[in-house]
Amino acid sequence: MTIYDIAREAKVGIGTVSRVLNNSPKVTDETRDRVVTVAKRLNYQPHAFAQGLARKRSNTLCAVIPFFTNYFFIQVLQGVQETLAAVGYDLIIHGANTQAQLEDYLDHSMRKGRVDGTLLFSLKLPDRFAEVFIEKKNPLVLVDTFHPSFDSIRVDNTEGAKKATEYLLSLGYRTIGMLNANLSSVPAQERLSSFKATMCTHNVEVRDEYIINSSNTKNDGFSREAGYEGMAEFLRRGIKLPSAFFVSSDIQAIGMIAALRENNLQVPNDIAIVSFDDIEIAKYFNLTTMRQPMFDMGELAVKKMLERIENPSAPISSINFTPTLVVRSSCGANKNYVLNDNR
Amino acid sequence: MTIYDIAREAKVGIGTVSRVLNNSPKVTDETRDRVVTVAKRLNYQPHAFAQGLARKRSNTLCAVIPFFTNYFFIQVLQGVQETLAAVGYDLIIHGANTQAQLEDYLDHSMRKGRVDGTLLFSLKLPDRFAEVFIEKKNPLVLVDTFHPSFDSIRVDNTEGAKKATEYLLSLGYRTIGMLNANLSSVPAQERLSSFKATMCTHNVEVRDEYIINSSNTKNDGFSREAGYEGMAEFLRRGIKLPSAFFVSSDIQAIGMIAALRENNLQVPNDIAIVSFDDIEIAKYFNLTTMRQPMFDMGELAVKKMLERIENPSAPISSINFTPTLVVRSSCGANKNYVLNDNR
DNA sequence: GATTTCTATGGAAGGGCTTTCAGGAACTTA
DNA sequence: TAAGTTCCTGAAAGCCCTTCCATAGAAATC
Repeated sequence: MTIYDIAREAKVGIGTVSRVLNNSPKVTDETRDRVVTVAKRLNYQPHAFAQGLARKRSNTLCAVIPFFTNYFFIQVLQGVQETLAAVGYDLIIHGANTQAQLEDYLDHSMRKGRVDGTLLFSLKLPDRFAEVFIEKKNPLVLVDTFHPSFDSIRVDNTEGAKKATEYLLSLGYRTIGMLNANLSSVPAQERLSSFKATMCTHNVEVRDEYIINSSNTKNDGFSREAGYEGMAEFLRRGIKLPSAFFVSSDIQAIGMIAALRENNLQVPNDIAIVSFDDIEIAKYFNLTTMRQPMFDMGELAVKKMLERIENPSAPISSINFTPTLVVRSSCGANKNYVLNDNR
Repeated sequence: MTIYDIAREAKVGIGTVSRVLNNSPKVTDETRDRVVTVAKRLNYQPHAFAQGLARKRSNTLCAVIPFFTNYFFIQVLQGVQETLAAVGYDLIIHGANTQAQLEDYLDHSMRKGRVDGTLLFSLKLPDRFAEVFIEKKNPLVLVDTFHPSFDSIRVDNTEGAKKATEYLLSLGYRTIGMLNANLSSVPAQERLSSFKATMCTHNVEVRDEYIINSSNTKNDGFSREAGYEGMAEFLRRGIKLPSAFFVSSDIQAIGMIAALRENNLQVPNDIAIVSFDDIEIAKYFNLTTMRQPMFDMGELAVKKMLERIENPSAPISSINFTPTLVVRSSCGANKNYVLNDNR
């Protein structure tokens, strides 16, 4: 079932068939009708690869994400997928859990012609590939990561951490700790710095023993396990608990709550928590948290990409989303809610 | 950068280049070396579409899933993605939230040559498309759904619901309700029938007012909202609570718990719950639940698909996974028996 | 009515690969 | 030494499109 079949049946040339199928204006209505009718009757579908080969366009994007299990990415991906579906693009998803896997992917699988562009999530783009992307004019949009040569969509971690910290301060908490992810991650670094800076600005002491940087490397420490272990280990040390914690992600906060509960400590009565992300399950735990507009980020990433494909020489843009505070009851501010406990 | 460039540089023909790159045995070692060296130097990557066009093979699979946000699918997809990555296949993900969207996708996007096969999740395959798939010999593997003409991987809902119900009975519960998803969903139907049958087998009365079928259509009622609303509505009716509930999914159970808590009811003290799925967050809520091996199902789906591609005329297989009971504390069972999987 | 302009059309070229096919070189065999 | 094998190799054909180019016929111009 090819355009040749249609051409024969409709008694026209293949060029005309192609023009009709691509809505070229230079076709008589009469001819157009004949072709359309035959195409419909034969239930013709163009061969995507042949089109891709001829057009040098695939109508496909690739999303490279770390940690397929991470709710943050799932929610961003949802935005990506829905936006893409609306414009008839396909989405290829590629998992790259480590920097090495990313390089491997970029080396081997980023095959020319396969995709019109790549969305890279949260992973640092190695410099040697940056050059390749630029040289080959392969569109690249970065989400939750940065490189001066490419469009990027980011969350303002500094501002988010600042808001979170100031919220705790505004509630009167003065001994505040931070349960952080692995410091190898850039967002973890930024959130920590901003937390310290904000505390400093407000003349509140930051105590080193209240800073827990996860040593767990799974998901860069953005995991329930990391939160659980971080808090369990902290409690084992027997230090007096701070009155509140800023936690670098909801999922860690959930692990942390489990550890606290095992020690008969309640949130927010014994300790207040403000975390980061607002993943879907955050509300099940009544977490007060800094919301990242994940769906919107995915949507915007696609839009940026499509613009970039249309206009490769447009100036590079970098968009920052500022997280917004979502107040639930984990800081004790809203007494109407009872914190969801596990039982 | 094409095989022509390599051919020129290596002073061989394009056929030889192709043979080398495809590890054909009929090439001298000396020639092979020359070609490989040049290919490496030029950092050659074959053009996927040209290969696809010539080979009539895309090394790409498409997964059509409903409800991108559903944890069940996320976890199955993870199995799919990892298995696929290991064999160098790409994965295209397509969301189809409704039967109509599915038909739309099948009509338009299922373009010949684009993918080597399709994995269809949980959606009912319309008969008219079944014929098309068969006629075009387009490999199709069904996951969590069924059609006699295609390979399928399913969960034995009947057996799962039976085990769950019997577990509640074994703990001595005698007034047992069921909080079910939307009856338009086949799994919901199967789980309900089996629940009733099992109760009947054990001579325990099934009371109609204890059967809650969600009217919420989002995710076919497999959602937190559905669980919350179902229980809230039930409580509003003021009927005496049964001692236990079988719930058709973890996510509903989580919503149900929230509704109970708002009425100062505790799980398992006031009411016991056994649910279905064992999604990742089930353990955060200490849910006793029927585990579906989601990752394994994804993995197996891919394996089946690859087999089918290899051997299109192999007999059709249908594999049933039987859910296994995971005991946590939501049924109030002996605490020693509780899995300590908090970490 | 003759010439020019325009428009719709058919078909070739080209995109980059695989695979078939035919032929040349090296090697056997009689 | 001639004929038959075997093996490797180069190039053409084919995969299915899009797009360019040339042309025929219609329309417009003088």
